[in-house]
Amino acid sequence: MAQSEGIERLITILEEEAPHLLEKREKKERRVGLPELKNAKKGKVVLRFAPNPNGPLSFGHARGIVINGTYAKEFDGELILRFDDTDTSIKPPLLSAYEEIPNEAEWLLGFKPHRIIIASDRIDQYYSYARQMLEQDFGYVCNCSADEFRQFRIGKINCRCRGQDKNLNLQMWEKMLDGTYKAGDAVVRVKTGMELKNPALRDWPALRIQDTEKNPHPRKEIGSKYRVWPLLDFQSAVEDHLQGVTHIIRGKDLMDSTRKQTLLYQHFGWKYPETMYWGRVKVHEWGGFSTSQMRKDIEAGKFEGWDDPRLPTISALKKRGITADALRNFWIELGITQKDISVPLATLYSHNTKKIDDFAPRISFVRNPKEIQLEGDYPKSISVPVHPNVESMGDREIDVSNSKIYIESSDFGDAKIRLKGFADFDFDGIKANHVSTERSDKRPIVHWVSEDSKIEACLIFPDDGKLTRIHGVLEKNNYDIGTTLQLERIGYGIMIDKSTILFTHE
RNA sequence: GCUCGUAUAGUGUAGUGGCCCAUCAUAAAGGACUCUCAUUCCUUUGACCCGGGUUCAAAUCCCGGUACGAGCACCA
Repeated sequence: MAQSEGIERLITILEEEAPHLLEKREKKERRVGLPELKNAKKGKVVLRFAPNPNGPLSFGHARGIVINGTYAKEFDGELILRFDDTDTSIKPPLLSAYEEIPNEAEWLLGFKPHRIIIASDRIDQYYSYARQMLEQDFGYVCNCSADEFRQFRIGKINCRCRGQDKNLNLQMWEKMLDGTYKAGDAVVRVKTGMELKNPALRDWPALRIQDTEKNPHPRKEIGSKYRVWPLLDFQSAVEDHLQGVTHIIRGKDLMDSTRKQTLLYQHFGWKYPETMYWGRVKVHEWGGFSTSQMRKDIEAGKFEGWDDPRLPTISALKKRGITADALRNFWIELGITQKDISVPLATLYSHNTKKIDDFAPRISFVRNPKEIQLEGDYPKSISVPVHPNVESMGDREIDVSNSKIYIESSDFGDAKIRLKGFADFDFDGIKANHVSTERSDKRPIVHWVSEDSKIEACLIFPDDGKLTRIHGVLEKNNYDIGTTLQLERIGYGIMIDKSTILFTHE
């Protein structure tokens, strides 16, 4: 029709028949922030973040806190911080983490988690559900060895314990509890089906025995009190139900956990929470690390502590001057995709710069100082702004009456330079002759520190697993420890004591 | 081996059949501003894994391939 009667005729028809087809659709807005939470009702959302307290939080944990916490806040819901401390030998908990983790979570979020649950306080609860599982015959006590059962799992073969009478199971359960069975002798399994096509789901273990005489739980109130301990999939499933968790957001390595737990929920007649998954995140500069490994390295003295600036822990990042805001924005920007990604630190630094630049006082730090003798008729006292864009931060006064200053050795060599905020000088050896106080040409501008207002100081760069200390002279100041500064022409740093600055980033 | 998942510029990310010769950020390059190699601003470069299919129309749906990752622990 367009060819025979012309496009105008078509438009006329459309205008009469279906005007909406002609409307130019609005360009869709780009989604910002976190994706929609399925089935989330304001005020009725309960999320949780469940670390193993085998060390303080690291960079990756921040994702769990930020994402879950942000949703909780967005929906006027609750965030549960849960310590999944049910292993006493392979990943034993670290006592100090029980105190540090809530503090770090609060620092990151700006609010305290609404509930704190410690799994090791809840063992009796888990026992009662384990018993119920046996009584209702959807669980059994299995005393096959782990090796034997592996073969059964591969071969889709029911093990000899599977068909036991439930009364026998309950007797065996008592033997687990009273110590007749030792670690490795028996486990409680969930009857999910050995014929399931996903081998990970076949009659998975729910509780096992640990030798807590040999490896007591580090919390003294728990110690060797229990020998039967729930495994993660069981403990987490029961606790999520007990706490009324509505949404679980976690790593995709736990996808099969969801499936295992869903089968358990079906047995109990519970409804499984909505789940979302994220992929693995690697930081280009850090590569792989694990809490257990860091713990070993710290204990071996390779690092100064959990907040050693070379470590990817929350405390180290905080110490280095990375703000909670930056960390939060960083994780929210990455979102919740299931892709395994590798991100450069530059992305985090860029978020951090946005947060600190307006508040970071400018200050001069001269690395490898070269002493210079000033000559000529120049002002003996000068004043430069603390921040070039923020007048209210005032000025810093610098006394140069004794005519001795320092510049960086690497800046020494140009015949003509301008001392920033001061004056133009021409060099004659280490003597600098005053040329003009106003800028007289396009000569390079360098920062400097005067002899009268210098502090001997040290700048620490965390670099490639090493801490590089660079000695130099710092402009004298009254900033408090913990102040984030911008070292002119170097980058941001944080004052960790009056004569030491820890480099944050460029 | 079995099971599950993911694939958009260098790096991240938006996009749920026509608004897409694809968004935004970051990185890189160039420029403006600036008495910092900072901040701010502007410009440029740059991507839908491959092959089929469905459809008038596919980044988007389906099938196959490839690549990468995860689970199959009496760890979390």
